Amino acid sequence: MPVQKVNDSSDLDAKVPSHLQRTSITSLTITSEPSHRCVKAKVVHKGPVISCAQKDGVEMLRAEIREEDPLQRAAEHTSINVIFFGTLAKDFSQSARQGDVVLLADFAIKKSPSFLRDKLHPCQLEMDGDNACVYVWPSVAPSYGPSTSEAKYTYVPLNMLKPKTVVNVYGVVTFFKQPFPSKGSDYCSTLKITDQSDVKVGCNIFSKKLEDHPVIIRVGDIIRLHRFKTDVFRDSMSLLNTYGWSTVSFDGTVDSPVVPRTSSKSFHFEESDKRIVQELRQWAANQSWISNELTVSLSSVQPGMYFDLTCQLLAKAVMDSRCILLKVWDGTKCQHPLLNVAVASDALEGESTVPKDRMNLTANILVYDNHLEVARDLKPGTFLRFYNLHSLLQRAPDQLPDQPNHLSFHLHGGTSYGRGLRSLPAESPDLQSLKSALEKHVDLDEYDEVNDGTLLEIWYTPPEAVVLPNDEETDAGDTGPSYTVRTCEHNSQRLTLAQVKRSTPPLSCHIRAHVKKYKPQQLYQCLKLFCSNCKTLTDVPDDSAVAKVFRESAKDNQPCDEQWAATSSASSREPGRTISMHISRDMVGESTHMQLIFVEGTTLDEICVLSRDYKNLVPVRSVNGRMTLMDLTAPFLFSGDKRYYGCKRCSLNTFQSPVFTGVETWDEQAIAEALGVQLMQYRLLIQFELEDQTDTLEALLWENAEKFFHVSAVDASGSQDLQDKIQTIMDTIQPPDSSLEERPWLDLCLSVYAVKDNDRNQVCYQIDNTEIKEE
DNA sequence: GCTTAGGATTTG
Repeated sequence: MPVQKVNDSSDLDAKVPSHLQRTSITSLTITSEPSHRCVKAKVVHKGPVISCAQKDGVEMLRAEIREEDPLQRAAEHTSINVIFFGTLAKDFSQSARQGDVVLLADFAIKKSPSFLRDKLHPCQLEMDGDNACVYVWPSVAPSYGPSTSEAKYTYVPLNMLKPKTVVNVYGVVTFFKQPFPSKGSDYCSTLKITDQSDVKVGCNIFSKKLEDHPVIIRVGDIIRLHRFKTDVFRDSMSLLNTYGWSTVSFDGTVDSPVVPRTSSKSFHFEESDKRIVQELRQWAANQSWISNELTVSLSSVQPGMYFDLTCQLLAKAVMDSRCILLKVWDGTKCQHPLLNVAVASDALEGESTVPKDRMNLTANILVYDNHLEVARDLKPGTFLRFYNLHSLLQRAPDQLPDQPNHLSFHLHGGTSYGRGLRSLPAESPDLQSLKSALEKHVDLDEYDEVNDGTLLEIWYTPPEAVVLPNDEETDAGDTGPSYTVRTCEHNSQRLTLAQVKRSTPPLSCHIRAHVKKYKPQQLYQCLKLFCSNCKTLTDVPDDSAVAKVFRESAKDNQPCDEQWAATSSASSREPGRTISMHISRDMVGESTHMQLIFVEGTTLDEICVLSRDYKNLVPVRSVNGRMTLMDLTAPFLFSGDKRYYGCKRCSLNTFQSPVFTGVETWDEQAIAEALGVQLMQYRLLIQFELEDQTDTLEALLWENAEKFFHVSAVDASGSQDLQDKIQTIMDTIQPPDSSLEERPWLDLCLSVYAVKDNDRNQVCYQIDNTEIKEE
């Protein structure tokens, strides 16, 4: 453990092994015997860890330490450079910082190569190997995190730069070139930066490694340069990276998050950096050279322009040794017809662009010469920015003389005007608007691309080899008649299920799929009760539950006696149970008087028998002599074949004084209102597991279910025939025990929508605007 | 311990 921390100064002295002799820095000479000596001093400068090319990439760190013994204040050479090597350099970098007191032991004493320049000390100390050790007494309480463990950097305003000094600066980028190969051994980045002093300073960065170059995306980005050397070139100051250099860049948008862009894994960044970035952003926003920046999209590009384009790579093809074709889009439609550069499909890497070509969305960009190196490595799907892209009108090969010329794009060779291209980092702010523009076209689907791909292949096949596809040879896999027909009027593109799953709701689309499974398997369970008021959805109670309510209600009943009702009673076969029928006195004498009868004391079976002869029967029970509705688990109304239920949650208890006047025809709705019952609707609900070649997906048949089956849910509730009809349809579209091939295709219109479920957005699918074909 | 570039439209 070569670097150790101690708690105080005396601790530091106690750590000195007894064989070591404390030596003052001023007294060190090149001939001093280094062994058994140690020095104690304060760190006044700590450099970064750098990798030394001359020493096989070994890591090095330079620090300057100063002896602060008051007695020696007037003495010369109280400071000395210390070079740490290898792991010691890294350890020291992490453990010590400016202001700490350190004790160094077992160093080597070497001639200082910088003495003439820095006048510090004729010697320097070199800390290397296993013996050398360092004790550190932190100057203040230890702190945590990288932001405070290093010396604070000072930044020089750009108008204060002095020639031949090494500085740290901040600036707003006013011009830049993406890194390009220099004539020497490195890549070169060229930038011009400015700051609140309004002085513009040119800057060149040389590095063999592309990833070490700063990520500059647009004019207005902010860059921080550490350890850059100043010099005068053509009467103005310029900056060049020097040993231990680093750069960090930031987006320049006011109020956007301050996110450092760097390839470095560890770098110094603190609150003050954030403030500097925000101040520069604010200042730059009011400068004309930045506020005049305009964004050009494919929809706004004009012929002859040089402009920057943010886009996504769709496909690429090598044209020749000096030219690559990049097919891109930005989701906007060009006002001018876009030139399509025809490439054989086997030479094209990436998706077919045919559907997008057709909508004039694909820009064909020819990339030349020095830009090939970047273009070659790009993968389709990558988000890109082109700089100084040239748009020009060109005559298409097959173009008739009176047709308009087509717009083509060239990224010419060279780097003038910052010409170049780069892939965009994921957090780039341009990306959000680009992605949302692209998402507007999710309906340009693979289905079309499959077919268009087939067309393309045919296009490139010599005429004699063209074979018209017949049924056997067509293996798109989704042909054949559909058992359903879409009734929607919109003209959405057809998507595969995989595409549907990738899409962003809300969306309406068309699909072609089989039904792999469905729920409920017991189809009568697909009949549901739905309260349109509180949206409660429940199963229709089964007969045993309803019969139980009737039995309980009829137990020990005494016929109720209501002023508003005329009653007739009869004994049942069971002792102690009286069956009573009541009608409203209001209705006596009206034509409607037999339309609504209240029945008390029956079993479920008995009221079913009675309902053959009477139109509307409301089962009631007696509670302390007063007529009361039954528990709403049971139907509140028997009407012919149908039973109607009330919502337990929403029904009001207004039965005490029912009003039966002014109604011409008693239907379930009128009766529910008179009784203060919230009528529940019958609905059909089935969950399909849909399947195509790409994926499976669970979709509900709900709002559209009655239209789908051509069956009314309420009618089905009272009709075995209609229930059988639903069963037959289901057996057709999903024959029991069928294989995939035996299941027919369904053309479906599908709604994709988001539902909040426990505060999480869940995507749901519902079959819409689709009906079964009836022969 | 210091070459490269140091902005300034291809001509396909």
